[in-house]
Amino acid sequence: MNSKPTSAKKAPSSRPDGVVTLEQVADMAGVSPSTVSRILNGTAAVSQVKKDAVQAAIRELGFRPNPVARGLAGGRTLSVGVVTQIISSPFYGEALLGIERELERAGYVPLFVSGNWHEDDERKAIETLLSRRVDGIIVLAGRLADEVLLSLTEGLPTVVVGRQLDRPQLYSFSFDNRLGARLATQHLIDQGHRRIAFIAGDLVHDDAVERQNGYLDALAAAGIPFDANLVVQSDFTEAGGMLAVSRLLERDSHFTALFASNDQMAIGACLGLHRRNLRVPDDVSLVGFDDLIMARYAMPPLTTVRQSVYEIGSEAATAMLDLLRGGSPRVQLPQPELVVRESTRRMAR
Amino acid sequence: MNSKPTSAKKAPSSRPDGVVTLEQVADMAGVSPSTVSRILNGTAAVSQVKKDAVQAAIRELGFRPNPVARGLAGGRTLSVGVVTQIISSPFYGEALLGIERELERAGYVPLFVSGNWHEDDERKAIETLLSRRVDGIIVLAGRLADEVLLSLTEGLPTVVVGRQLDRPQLYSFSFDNRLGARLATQHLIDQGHRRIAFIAGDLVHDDAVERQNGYLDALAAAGIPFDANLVVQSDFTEAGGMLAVSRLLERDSHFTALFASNDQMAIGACLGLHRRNLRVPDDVSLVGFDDLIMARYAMPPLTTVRQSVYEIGSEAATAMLDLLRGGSPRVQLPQPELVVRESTRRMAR
DNA sequence: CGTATTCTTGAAAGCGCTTTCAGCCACGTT
DNA sequence: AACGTGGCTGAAAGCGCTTTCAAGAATACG
Repeated sequence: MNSKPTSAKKAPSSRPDGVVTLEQVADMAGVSPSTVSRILNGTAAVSQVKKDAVQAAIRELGFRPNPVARGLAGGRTLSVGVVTQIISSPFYGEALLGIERELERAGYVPLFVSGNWHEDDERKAIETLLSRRVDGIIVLAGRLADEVLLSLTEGLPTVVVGRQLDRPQLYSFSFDNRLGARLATQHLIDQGHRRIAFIAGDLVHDDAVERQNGYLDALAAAGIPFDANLVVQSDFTEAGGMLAVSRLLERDSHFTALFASNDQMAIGACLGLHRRNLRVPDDVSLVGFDDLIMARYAMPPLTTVRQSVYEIGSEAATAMLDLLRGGSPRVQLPQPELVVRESTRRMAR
Repeated sequence: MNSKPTSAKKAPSSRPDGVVTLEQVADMAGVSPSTVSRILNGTAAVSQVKKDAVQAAIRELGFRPNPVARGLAGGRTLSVGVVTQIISSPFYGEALLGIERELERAGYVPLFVSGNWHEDDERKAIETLLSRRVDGIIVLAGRLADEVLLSLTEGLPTVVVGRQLDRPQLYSFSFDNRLGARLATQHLIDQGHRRIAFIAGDLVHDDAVERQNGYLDALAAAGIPFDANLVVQSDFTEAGGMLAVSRLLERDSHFTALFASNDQMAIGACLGLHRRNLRVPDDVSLVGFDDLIMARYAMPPLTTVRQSVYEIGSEAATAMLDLLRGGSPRVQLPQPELVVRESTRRMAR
């Protein structure tokens, strides 16, 4: 009624497929596409009158900006890549949830890709993300060499969880695995155990190494000599934990307690012990690490070290958002905490 | 050496950011961008000579097509949206893995979004996917009303798992939950149990309803009268399973066996029973459903109904790819199968 | 009241790729 | 020898949005 159309050269009115474009909004509001874009992105001052008109048009038309076009034009895709090892693992699942929730609040979408614990897959995964022009990448552990990881993600905002790296636009943080493992082992020692077996994770991971260090720390602090016979390496899975127990038992190493580097291996170990007629905690005290939901519902409920995986995920996402905004992230992860349940007990004697 | 550049009007040579574009490839190969595109997509016949030249240029330059631009221009984004309930659940994790693996082989990337068991979130999730212009959507169960789901995904290739819907460009399939549940219950009956409690899942889901039907079927077939006191409804989580047991026990319903609609609830139930000093399987035989990894490592290892969640995921992805290619999918899911482990035993008497 | 600034705003040029639309050429036909 | 064919190929027009660039409007200053 008020804006007389000077030239009706093209009225994109409604497209056959019913998709509403920014141009239509501009038309309806009687402004130029540039103005609509500016309002959408807040990239420049726009008079209140037009702002209102545009907002109204947007609402009326049910307009939703096309992220694909946005990505092409602006170079931003509002998506961030997340490299996990196995998306199906209960551990990663929790973290992904934290990431998803946090990113969503800022309008970003996560792109999950699996590295499958395999260096090649992991590289490919990152390349996929790059070609998809993600705005940033979050890497959860992984076994890619530091240099490779750094060069691959060069120039891209990157958050790395589980190892310490340094580079502009890169933020890394880790949970205090060493302290956590120390706590776990300490608990066993406090219960009177001296022969404490340890199932290490895949030592390619800093996490695994640090947990082993924590185990060693506690032993040393208590003056218990290290016995290589009590340590086996495994792969962080239930099956691996079960296997590890077999190997331990074959060695005849007479342990009264067992600390597994993560809950999944602890659960597997528990079954392994059961198979050999060893009861938890009567014959062997067992401690895990992570405090996944499964720990709470294990039989017996598993004593473990709590690390809020969900929180690790959400913190990683927060850090990424900070990076994206040009700020410098600073995450504060909760300290490790021992959760005593029923898989450990004072040593019978 | 052979192709003399007629006009050197613009040589995009190397961009500052090192990104290689299709145009550069065309330049180097001495052909037009159209030709490169055609070779990339196989959309038209191209002489072998040029094909080779282009392939060489692509390799030399390390060119990777930009999916964002592709999406804008061609309307295809090579991404398919996946609506799950909770990405962190062990159940969905498996399915997502199957989906991811399968899609990857075809160059597609999955976009996972969570519905959080919430109708609104689920709608929003789908809208997010739509605005991201995914080429198709896979919906895993969900509580969105059929009509809403249908209208939301109208015109888009859609695969729905866990309910039966009909529409062009839509394919749906379900696992035979009813038969699975019948098998589980039957097993208990075969073991001499007559008072078999049942923990139903969230009855909003067809899956949950069907499993309940299977339970009822088996009872009826064995001539065991249905006792409402033996049935409680829960939510498919461990905590829910534990709670369900409490309620069952409060009712004083004297059951000797318990069939939980999924493994997670079974695990929770197991702990609940333990808390009341009821042993599995000595006092109560327990059967789950799904055969998640956790079932194998539960204590005692859980008798359950195998449904290959991974396979459900990969089949869903395959169906989607079929749809995308314009074909009509036809998935063949394995039949449910009872996996007898150690949580059930013949009734003592 | 004229000129220098600062604000708003629209036109237009892409972002990197796909896809008509013709044009060109080598054949095969009467 | 004239005229269709069909096969390849390049030019050019977008896809929907962002972002210069510069012009016009509004405000400031002397």
